[in-house]
Amino acid sequence: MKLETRKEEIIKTATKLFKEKGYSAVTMRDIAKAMGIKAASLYNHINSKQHILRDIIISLAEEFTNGMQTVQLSEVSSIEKLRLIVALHVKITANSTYGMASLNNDWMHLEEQLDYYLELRDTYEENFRNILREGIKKNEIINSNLEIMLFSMLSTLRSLYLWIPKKEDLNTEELTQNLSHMLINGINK
Amino acid sequence: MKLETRKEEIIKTATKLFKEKGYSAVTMRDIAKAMGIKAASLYNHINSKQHILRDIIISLAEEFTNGMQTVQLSEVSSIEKLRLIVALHVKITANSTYGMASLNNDWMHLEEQLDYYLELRDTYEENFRNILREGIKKNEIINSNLEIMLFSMLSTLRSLYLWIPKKEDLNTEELTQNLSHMLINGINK
DNA sequence: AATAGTAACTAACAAGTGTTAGTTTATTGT
DNA sequence: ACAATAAACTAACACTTGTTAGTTACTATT
Repeated sequence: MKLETRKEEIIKTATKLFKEKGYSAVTMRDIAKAMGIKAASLYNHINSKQHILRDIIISLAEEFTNGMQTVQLSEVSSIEKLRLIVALHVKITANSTYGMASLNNDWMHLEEQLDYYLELRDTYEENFRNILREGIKKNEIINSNLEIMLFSMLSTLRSLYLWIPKKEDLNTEELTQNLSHMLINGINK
Repeated sequence: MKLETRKEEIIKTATKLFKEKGYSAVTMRDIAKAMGIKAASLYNHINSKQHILRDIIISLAEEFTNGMQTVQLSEVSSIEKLRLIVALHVKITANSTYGMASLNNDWMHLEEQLDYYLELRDTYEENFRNILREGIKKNEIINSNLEIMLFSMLSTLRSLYLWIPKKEDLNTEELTQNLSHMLINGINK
C-alpha cells in the first residue's frame, strides 16, 4: 500500500496552475518548477500530463454523481432537494476550488475518459431536470421554461469556484442558505 | 479604406476554434487548415495570434461597457435596469456566441491588453453592484447579501453562451423575459 | 502595357513541447 | 552492513509551436 503523498502534491500543484492558465497553457516544466524539481522527475510519480487532468476531473465528476444520488434518495420536497443540491455544490467547491476550474473549463481536453465524463455530466443534468419537473408537477415550482430554470441554477452553481476563494471567512452554511434563497425566491421585494 | 473581409474571416474562424478548445490549444496551423490555406498565409492579414485574441475580447468587452453606460443613463427603476442588463447580455451573446467563450475563458492569455481588460471588467461589475445597491436603498430589492446577488446574476448571464446555441428557434425577446423573471422572482410558486 | 495590391505559396528558424533512458543520491527496513 | 526503494538528476528524442523571408500568381487601376 503506497502513501502516494508525492503524487498528490504534484496533482495539487498542477490543479492550481491549471486554474490560472488552463490545462493547455501549463507545461510539465511549469509544474516541476513550481515544486522546485525538474520536469523529468515528475514521471517517477505520474504517468502523463493527461493522467493528471483525468485524476482532477473524474474524481470531482464522480463526487457530484454520488451526491446527486443521495439527494434523489432523500424523501423531501422538490424545493428541499434543490437546497440539498446547492449544499452539495458549495461543499465540493469549497473543498476543491481549484479543481472546479478544470472541471468547468478543461474537460474537453480529456482523451480516453471524455465519453465517460460526458455521460456523467449528462446524467447529472437529467437528474437535476427531473427534480425541477417533479416540483412543477407537484405545484411547488412555477411552470415556467424548464430549460431556462435549469440553465440559470446550474450556471450559478458551476461558477461558484470563481467567487468562493474571495471570501476568507467562508461560512458554508450561510452561503448555502443565502444562495438557495436567492435561486428559489429571487431578489424581488 | 480597406474592406478587411479576409481578416474578418480569419478572426471568425479562430473564434469558433477558440470556443471549442481554448486559445492555447488552437494553433495557427489549425486556423489555417480550417480555412484551407497554409499557416504562413494568415500573416498577410493579421499581425499575430495574440492580436486575434485581442480583437475578439476587447471589442466584446467594450460592447458591454457601452451597453452598461446606456443602462445607467436611462431613467427607470432599479428592477427595470436589471431587465435592461439581461437584455444587453442576451443581445450581445446571441450575436457573438463563440466570442463569449473567449471573453469568459481566455482573457488571462491577453498580454499588453490584460490590464485594460481587467479595468473594463472591474468597472462593469462595480456599475452592476451600484444598481443593486440603489435598488436595495429604494426598497425595490431585498436587503440580502449584495455580493451573492451580484455573483448569482452575473454567473447566469456570463454562461449564456453555453445555452444559447442549443436553441435553434431563439426568440431573444422571450428569453430576456423569462430570464429576467427568473433572476428577479426566483422559481418559487 | 505597366503598376500596385491582394493573397496565396515553400522553406526554414529558434524555441518550446511531452516524454524516455539511464544514472545518482538519500533514506529505510532487515 | 546490505539491499531495496523513493526521488531526484542530466541528456536527449522527436515533434510542434509561432513566426519570418522570399517568391509567385491573379486582379484591378492607371
